[in-house]
Amino acid sequence: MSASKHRLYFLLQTTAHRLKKQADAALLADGSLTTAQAAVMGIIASQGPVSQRHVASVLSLRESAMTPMVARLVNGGFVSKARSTVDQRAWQLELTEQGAAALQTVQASFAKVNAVIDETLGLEGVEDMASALKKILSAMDA
Amino acid sequence: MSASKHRLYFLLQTTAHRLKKQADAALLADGSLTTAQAAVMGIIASQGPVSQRHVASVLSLRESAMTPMVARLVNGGFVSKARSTVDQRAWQLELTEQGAAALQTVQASFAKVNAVIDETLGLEGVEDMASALKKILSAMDA
DNA sequence: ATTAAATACTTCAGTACTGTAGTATTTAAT
DNA sequence: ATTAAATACTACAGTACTGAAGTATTTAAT
Repeated sequence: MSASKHRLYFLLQTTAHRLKKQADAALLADGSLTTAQAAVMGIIASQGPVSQRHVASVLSLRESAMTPMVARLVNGGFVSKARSTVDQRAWQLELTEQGAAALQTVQASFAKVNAVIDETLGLEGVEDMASALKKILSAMDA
Repeated sequence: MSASKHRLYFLLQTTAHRLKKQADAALLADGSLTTAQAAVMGIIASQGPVSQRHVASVLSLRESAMTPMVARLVNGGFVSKARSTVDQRAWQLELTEQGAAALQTVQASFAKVNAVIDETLGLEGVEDMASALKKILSAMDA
């Protein structure tokens, strides 16, 4: 049983890695974003002007990971970075027009990878897996 | 439906990342290995003297990732690296005594993280998740 | 008003991966 | 025996994370 547990952790890491690799290849072919960049930009797109801290928090990342990530996005012309008017320490991140367009393109590419999961597991299987993953996440928060 | 699919991919990545972070913290506290190093050493331990190519293949990694990884393990005294007698291109990787001991220590630390999964999902839930993940992996191989 | 604590971000060293382009060795083909 | 293809690994630039230590700025406490 301890062996099966070990295998599940390992299996989860391997599956996540393989899927990420596949998604990165699909995204890079169409748009010019990586999956990590798309994740950051998705948050900026849906939650209006946000701070780096907010993005880091949503993605369970450290602030130190955001500095070079945002720098790459700003450098690529996908994101604009302006000082917050209410808090001089914080940045206000927003998508540029180019960024919004790139995210749109990339979201279509994502569907290809998602289709693999969907066709393999079926609608019910997807729901079951989602609820199981959410359980693990909330268990770790406690 | 497309949104739910996107969420599952995202959920899987987040869960994998959070679990890895937790496992790394647990491992680093007791032993002196990372989860990635433990994964490599686990293969070397169970499959005798192996080449870098073999390890890369089992973990779905590139050979180019193995060079610095093995270098770190050799540098730490966990793994020995000798030219294969049958193929002068290949290395023969083996655990040192220190490496075997470190892996043993670390495997106990792994149990803590595995326990979180096990207690959260239950035995049946673990089996269901494992078979679902295996399905996704084999779908990607085809 | 001054000080202390908290917050938002930066910097840097280290780990770990990809992908492209090499070198050296082995195997197969003629 | 020579050449071509395949194999095992290395080198390097780029992406992406952690964790520790530091700089501003804001908030709270006295």
